[in-house]
Amino acid sequence: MHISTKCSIAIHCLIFISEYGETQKVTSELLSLSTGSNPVTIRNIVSELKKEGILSVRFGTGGTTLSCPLEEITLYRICSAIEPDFLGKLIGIHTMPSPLCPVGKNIHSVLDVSYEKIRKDLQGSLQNISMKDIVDKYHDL
Amino acid sequence: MHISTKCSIAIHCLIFISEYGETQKVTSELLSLSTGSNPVTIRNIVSELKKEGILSVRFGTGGTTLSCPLEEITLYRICSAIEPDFLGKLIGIHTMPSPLCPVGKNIHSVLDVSYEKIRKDLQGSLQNISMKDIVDKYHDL
DNA sequence: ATATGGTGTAATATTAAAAACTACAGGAGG
DNA sequence: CCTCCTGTAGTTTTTAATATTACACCATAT
Repeated sequence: MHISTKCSIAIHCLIFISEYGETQKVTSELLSLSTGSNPVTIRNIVSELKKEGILSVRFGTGGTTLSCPLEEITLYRICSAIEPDFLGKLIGIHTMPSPLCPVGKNIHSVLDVSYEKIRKDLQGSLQNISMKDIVDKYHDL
Repeated sequence: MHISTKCSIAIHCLIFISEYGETQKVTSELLSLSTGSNPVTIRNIVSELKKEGILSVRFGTGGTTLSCPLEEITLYRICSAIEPDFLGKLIGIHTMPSPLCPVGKNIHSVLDVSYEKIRKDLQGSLQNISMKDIVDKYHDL
């Protein structure tokens, strides 16, 4: 119900692949060492990114390369790939308001309107940042 | 590490208090029944809102009233009151990147820039919605 | 052909965070 | 001084995130 560390791990991996994917065999083991998280976690994340068409994985022999220009990989795309309906899960709503109370009965419909606006805003915000921006920033350091 | 259900419970309570605070004794027990959550949870949330100057609680005898015009109660204020540094906790970052890897060494500074932008955007988005909007919506239903 | 070093994925365990519950001290007002 | 409330500490329960273990399957080099 939040933007999890999986997102930052995904970005980390994408920078890594963008830098070394063409010249080295980037395996889940290697990404695991660089990110400090588990190889299985990496494989799951990379697998979701693959389904999204962001990168491709050489099966069997290993190695990962980008299959999409950096400009087209927005944070929104990354988050959606990793966590389906992450926007819907971002804001929690208490589940058991009393249907006997006028406020309780209507709270969900009232919140829906405002929460949807917040979700749309966040979506725009995430669509505004691409891996191009991030890799550029990485080079500028 | 997300916008928790406490926020929606707080909004629920504020609508309730705005509607009935002047005419009835709104106790944590009552709010607990209406929201479907625990009286202690309610008291904690209400207590944070009180510290923020959003409402006042009659100690001893019970009862809660708003102490601030609805327009001035933005969702941002509510969230901050309830969850200090909620913006900082919104986006998770993996904690153990390898300092031996050029990417791992710099990932945090790279992410900081973009994540700060997202946080600012969200802050603005939450500041744009006030309890006035929400109560109006409630009346329109 | 087969050993090697990868991926994909399921099942389970561990950890951490959110929420609920219990318990009780202390205030206000009849 | 009794009753109904708040404030808050301490504990337990529940749920979500992450890590771990295990293994089937694939591609290539030898």
